Amino acid sequence: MARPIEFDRSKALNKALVLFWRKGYQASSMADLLAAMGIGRSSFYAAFTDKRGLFIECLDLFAERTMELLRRARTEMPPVDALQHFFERNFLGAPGAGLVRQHWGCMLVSTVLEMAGVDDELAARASRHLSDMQDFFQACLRDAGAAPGRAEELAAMLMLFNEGIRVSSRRRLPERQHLQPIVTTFRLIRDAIA
Amino acid sequence: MARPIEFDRSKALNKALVLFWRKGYQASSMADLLAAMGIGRSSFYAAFTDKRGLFIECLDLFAERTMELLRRARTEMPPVDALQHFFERNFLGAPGAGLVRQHWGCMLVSTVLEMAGVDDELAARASRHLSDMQDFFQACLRDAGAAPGRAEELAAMLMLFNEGIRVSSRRRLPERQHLQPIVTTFRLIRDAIA
DNA sequence: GCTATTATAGACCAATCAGTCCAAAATGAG
DNA sequence: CTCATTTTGGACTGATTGGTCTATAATAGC
Repeated sequence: MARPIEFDRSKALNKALVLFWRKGYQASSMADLLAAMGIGRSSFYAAFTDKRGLFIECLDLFAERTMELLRRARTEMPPVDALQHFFERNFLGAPGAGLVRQHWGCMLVSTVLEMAGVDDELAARASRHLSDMQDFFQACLRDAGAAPGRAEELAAMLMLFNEGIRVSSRRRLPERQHLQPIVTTFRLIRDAIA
Repeated sequence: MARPIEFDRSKALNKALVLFWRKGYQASSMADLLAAMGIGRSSFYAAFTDKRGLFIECLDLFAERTMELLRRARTEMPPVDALQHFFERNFLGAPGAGLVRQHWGCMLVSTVLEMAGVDDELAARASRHLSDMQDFFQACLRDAGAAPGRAEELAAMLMLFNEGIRVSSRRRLPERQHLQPIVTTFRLIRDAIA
């Protein structure tokens, strides 16, 4: 056989994920991606289908890791605490599931926003992942004792909130401006359930 | 003098605003813009500096109209009603200030999201407009009797919602999924103030 | 109707985009 | 060391980007 030491595909995928997460699909040029992944053009097209295919892989990977983060939090603390923990971590840059969350918000959200009307298939895929997350929110709220209807509307509100975070995290605001609305919102939610 | 009948600049500006609003800055190519505005390239560069300059004009115009919408609602109804009215209108497509709001969310929000890290000057400009809006939210909440600290944190929460709406409005969800979280949120806000 | 003036349409340009291809480099087998 | 095999860098392509420029068309003054 020839060169057995090819580049680490999953590591390169991770690098690409981070770039897409930070800059979005359109603003991440192939040149940027290759530089970030540390590989050449030929290697790229040997390992992945194309830019769009790579993006889909990253999108699904991000969704899977996010759900894993939620599931884990759910097993470690009471349901509403788990949700609040999840949201706060989105800002604090704590590591989770091998993924360091920084001030970039949710990649699914940014994809919906960027690709709707440009590549509707990608937007729909991200939107589906978001719906999965919302279902999880709803289940947590029901576990916390909310009535079914109440859990549904609070989950919808939380998703709107999640969507806002992506935007907010891109504004250069003092840390307090980011965290405070989360605390406020969860205080209101707890009051609404109790 | 020569041809006195040049094209209607402000009408063309409006057309451009709508396109930028719907598709964002990067996805609106010059060809798209010219077609939407109904003018040729030369006319464009005679009337505007360039694509970026046009975008800045549209951005500021959008912010001004949005603030006008808020101010008018504030004079016509109680402060919290005015805020809720503003948010609900963002989805229902009612006309306001010569501007028909459709399911596109807030252009300031999408600009922050799209341009942060790509053109930080544009992102910062949009972010400043958003801060103005947030100040207005806060003033309304204080008028409604909220304590200063409470008004501040609820305004921050509302802004996060405003940011989320842009995303939500781009997902193909049933109308109810859009409106319900707004109603829910305002019920919580009214409870928190009372 | 003629001319000076000005807005316009569209050819054109350099830069950049994602994606292809080939020659060269690197390796394991013998 | 040599050769077959495969990855690799980077030149190249065609399409598209925003922006410029020129030749034409349209008008007002006379």
